[in-house]
Amino acid sequence: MASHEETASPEASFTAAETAYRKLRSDIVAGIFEPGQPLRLEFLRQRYGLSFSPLREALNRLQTERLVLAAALRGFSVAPVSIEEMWDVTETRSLIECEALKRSIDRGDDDWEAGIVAAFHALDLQVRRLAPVGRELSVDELSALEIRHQEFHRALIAKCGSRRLINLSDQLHVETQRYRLPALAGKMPKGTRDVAFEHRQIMDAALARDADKAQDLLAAHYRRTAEMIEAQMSPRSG
Amino acid sequence: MASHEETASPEASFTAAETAYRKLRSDIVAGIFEPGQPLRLEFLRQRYGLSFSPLREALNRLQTERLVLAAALRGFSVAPVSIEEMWDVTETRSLIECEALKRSIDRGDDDWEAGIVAAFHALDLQVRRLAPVGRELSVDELSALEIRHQEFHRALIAKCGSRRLINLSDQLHVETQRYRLPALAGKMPKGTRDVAFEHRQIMDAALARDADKAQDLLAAHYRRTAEMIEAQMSPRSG
DNA sequence: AAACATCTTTCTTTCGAAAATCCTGCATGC
DNA sequence: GCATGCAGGATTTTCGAAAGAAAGATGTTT
Repeated sequence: MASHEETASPEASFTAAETAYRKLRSDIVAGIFEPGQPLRLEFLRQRYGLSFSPLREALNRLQTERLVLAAALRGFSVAPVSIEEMWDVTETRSLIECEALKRSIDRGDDDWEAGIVAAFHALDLQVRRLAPVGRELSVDELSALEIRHQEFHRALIAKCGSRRLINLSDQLHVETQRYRLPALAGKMPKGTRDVAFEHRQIMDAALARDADKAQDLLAAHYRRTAEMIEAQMSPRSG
Repeated sequence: MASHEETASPEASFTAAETAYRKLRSDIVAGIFEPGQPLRLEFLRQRYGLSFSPLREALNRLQTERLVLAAALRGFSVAPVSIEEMWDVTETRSLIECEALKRSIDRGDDDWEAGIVAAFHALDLQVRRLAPVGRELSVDELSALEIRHQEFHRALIAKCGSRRLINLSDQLHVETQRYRLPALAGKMPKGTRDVAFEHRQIMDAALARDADKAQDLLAAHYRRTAEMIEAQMSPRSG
């Protein structure tokens, strides 16, 4: 490569296209780019210090993941958000993960159980460390929390035996983050909901091999989150 | 564009990237490229008369659609096929489309019913025109038949109200075609299965608003296809 | 002969410029 | 006044070449 202005960031061993993909996805999910905003290539080139080709490759991938829209000779734009889409994401995610959870409960072995317990514990510690403080969470703290959160949900469905279900779950998770993160950045209505308790209930039902109960609890978990987000979205922008 | 060697094909109004995407996808699904085969860019450039950029964009899209594999600095290859993957596709498709069918049955209006009847009729005509002949179907005939077939299945779930479910259904359909088309090219065990009757049963249950029955029939429909493919795959290459 | 380093070749990836297209504002004609 | 057509600029898309990395070949040492 011609230029090598290493800004000392610990991500050297990626291709430019992969870097573009990650940064773009991260910036879209974090809401740094507004929904609907056009993603001009010159702008992105300057922002990320990359050339057109890797940017376009990343945008094409993100297009099929529903994070960006592509119009034939009119370039790309951030996929819009709406309450309808938010419900579609969460309901689809519920469908996928409930099925995956059921299958995991059927097939899960000792490692699966251990993975769930470990992930729950790690998430629980993180919550206790950050939540009771009551202050606004920094971006890094929120990010660390969200990683633990996802790892717990991933542990639940780890033994479903279907690459596609796990993959879809991951993709739908990314999409939900577009709605969750802005909602969490705003003031969370404290006390109205004990997320940690919901997690524990789901874990208990899974370990007790009660598939029906676990699925119901998981679906309710996602539904409550969606309702919270809807409440925050409704008064404000459509 | 510099070169303009229009080969008189009726597809002028696409970008090169879109053309690359369609042709690549079509060639992979039709089995013209072997599963696992490396997709060298120079080879593709010559084959399609396109440059690297649009090809890479297409390959990146196909990567997220599970039709091609991408290795970091080692290029692309056709995604491999296996009996396990085949079952994963059909089971995931069953999950998605059964849910979409149920919702369509709940919400479907007159247009929805009319669409199903029309699509069934068109498919039925096509089958009657081609099937009783008993001879090998040409590529074009098979392709026309498959389009009708998909349109029928799409009509069933048209009113599910979820963009994501319809989209997933389409993508999973493309994946299943990778297994169905080679199986259909080989000698189909005639008489062991009346696909047209299965379709009629599904349609009847849907129009009768019997969601449970329709879902069971649809799932069985896909399961039988998978079993037929498995029987054809097993004796031969893994 | 095996292990290792180095060179060569092959292929991917990235770049920057050229070409094609779209959009905007303005003038022209009805 | 309103539609229509036409420059000019902005933006996307495509191209071909250059740079970079992996795989393979060659030769050297133990």
